Amino acid sequence: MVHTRNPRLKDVAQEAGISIATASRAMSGSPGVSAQLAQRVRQIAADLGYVANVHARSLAGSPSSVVGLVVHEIGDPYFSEIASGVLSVASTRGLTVQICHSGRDPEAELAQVRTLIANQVGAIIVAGSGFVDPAKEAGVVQSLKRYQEGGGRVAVIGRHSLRADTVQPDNREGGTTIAEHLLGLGHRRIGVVSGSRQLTTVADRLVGIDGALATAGLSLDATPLVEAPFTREGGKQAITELLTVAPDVTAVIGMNDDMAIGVLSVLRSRGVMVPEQISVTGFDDVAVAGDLAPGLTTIRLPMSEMGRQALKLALAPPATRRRSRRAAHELVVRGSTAPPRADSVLRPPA
Amino acid sequence: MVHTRNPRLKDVAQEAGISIATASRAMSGSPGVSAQLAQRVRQIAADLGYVANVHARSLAGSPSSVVGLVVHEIGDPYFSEIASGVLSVASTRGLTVQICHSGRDPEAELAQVRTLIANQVGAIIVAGSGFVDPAKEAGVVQSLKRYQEGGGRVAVIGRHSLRADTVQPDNREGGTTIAEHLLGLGHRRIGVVSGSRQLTTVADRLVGIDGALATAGLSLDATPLVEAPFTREGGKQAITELLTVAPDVTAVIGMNDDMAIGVLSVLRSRGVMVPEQISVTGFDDVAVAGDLAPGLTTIRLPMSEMGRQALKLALAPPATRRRSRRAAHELVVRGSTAPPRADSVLRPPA
DNA sequence: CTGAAAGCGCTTACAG
DNA sequence: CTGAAAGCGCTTACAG
Repeated sequence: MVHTRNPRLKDVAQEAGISIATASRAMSGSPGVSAQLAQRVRQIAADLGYVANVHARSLAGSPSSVVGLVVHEIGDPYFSEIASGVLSVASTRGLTVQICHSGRDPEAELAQVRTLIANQVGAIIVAGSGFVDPAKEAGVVQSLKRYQEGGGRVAVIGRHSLRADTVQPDNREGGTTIAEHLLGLGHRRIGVVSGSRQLTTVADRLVGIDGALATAGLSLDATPLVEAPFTREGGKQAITELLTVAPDVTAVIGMNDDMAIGVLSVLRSRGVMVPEQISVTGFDDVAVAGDLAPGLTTIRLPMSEMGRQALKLALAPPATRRRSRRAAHELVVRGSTAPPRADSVLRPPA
Repeated sequence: MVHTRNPRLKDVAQEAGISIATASRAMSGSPGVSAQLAQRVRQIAADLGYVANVHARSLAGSPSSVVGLVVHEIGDPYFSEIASGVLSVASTRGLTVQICHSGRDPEAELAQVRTLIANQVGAIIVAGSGFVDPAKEAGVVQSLKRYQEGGGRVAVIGRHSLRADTVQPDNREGGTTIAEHLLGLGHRRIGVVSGSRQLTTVADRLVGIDGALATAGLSLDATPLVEAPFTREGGKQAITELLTVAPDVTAVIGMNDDMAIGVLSVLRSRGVMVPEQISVTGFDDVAVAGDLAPGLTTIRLPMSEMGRQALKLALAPPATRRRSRRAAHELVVRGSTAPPRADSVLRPPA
């Protein structure tokens, strides 16, 4: 069998009758090579199908062309949309993306970040909620700090305690908006189907909700809230429990669309009419939210754009101070919310 | 600022009072080092936070620890679920995954595969439909062939013309099953909302549908079919056109869930009752299919498992002949299908 | 069982 | 503008 090895820089140089040093400069566009020669070398390389070995390259000190992306779970639409944004700008810049799962587990997250660093990626993007308890993030904070001191670039999406350029989704403001929407509709007895309050995303959204509630003379403390995994399945569990604990709610806030979809599913199977008997809201506006029946009223976050922004920040020359891009939210009203029924409103709490 | 460089193998060796050759052997578990020494060296490495530089490693000839995954679009649930499966087995094996988009474009796909090869990944997984026209795949076929001759491992999901280990979803059989389901319900006037027939996935599913139709004395040729992009948006376009062309259909087969979701969305906004007036089916069973209202009757394909299988094939020692794993389908009946209304059945074709 | 040395394929001061 | 040479951090025959 003819073994066709990939061509090396040496082959290109030989073909062009020059040294590999010159060939290298010609390929990378470094100064010190006549434009004409450079052009000819590139042509030869192309003809030979030459592609530089990234490992040799980065060993020799070239900036890495791969960026690492840490997500909780790529199967979750929130993250796959972020990933899609990251991939799209990566490909326009000739970059390659390494994706890994943290599974919302601080230890796993740390392990993944370390692997990325060991792989000498040029930039790291960490997406997804952080943890309220700073101790859980100490490891990553530390690793990322070292990495940055060594010239690595970092951008995070929706994290507070990681010192890096940040894309900050409007979690708090969105929480306020969604609660105000329900309050404006006349709801007073609102239930919350929540992910773990240990997650900063959840905590932030709750703060926003609390603010709106307070303005209306209510409070989050007095609001029935059930915690469960921050997933569709968690939404099902939580609503099931909420219905027992607080059967009189006229509206349910899901802390993300996934949970809200779980809520809708349980409500439907129990024959509870949405929004006639209970209004339901989500958060994120994943692609499918508008195609549910009823459509899900939710807070839109520009996930794909957030991914794009994050990579752009990571790729921009490092600034002396941390940059922050706010990802604005938008209330999307669909069929899942309506004013409470008159009898609901008047019915005294159980 | 104290510059804390990552430790090198040299540092570990020094700390242990041995040569780097021995340290290297100890770390990799190569024979020729006493178990005791190896143990001690690993401990020291761990204490120092040493992680081998993958670039140096692979330059020196070590097998690569990164695998490349090519998908059409990571934001599409079909692919994000496959990716999730790939990532999960990768992480248990200490592997890292590079994901890239082909965008259902042969040229882009080729460029991505080339980049992966240039990055010296140890294995490449290509997911997503191929093209009926072999000319469009010639480039990838060629690149992958060379790559494999050089020791690279390849596994594909749902591709025919790529010579490699394959995970083959039941596209044809699933097509037959879904058509039989509708036929069994009594439907005779069935419409198809289809992605491009240039895509092998679409072509395969249609062959299966055709078979079932033929058995029932019908034929695909006589069946109203509209082609559009293989996406939710495409589904909306196609059903809109289908309704004009063939307003008398009692059932619509969406060639994947995404298209079917688009179909349901348009039907709902037009006030067409599903399944009372028109039954609708999908294909894939993405996570959300069960949570729609009505739930989508569809063919379940084990996407995440397919991703897992593909990576396992790629990681297994190469066989002399291509291996193939069939990914079995399963009919999932939900609320979106029902027998046609009596008047529909009796109504003569327009 | 262990070490000295070559080599993987690049890039980049350092000299012309 | 161009080349010879060192060096990036490993692994692996090759000798002990």
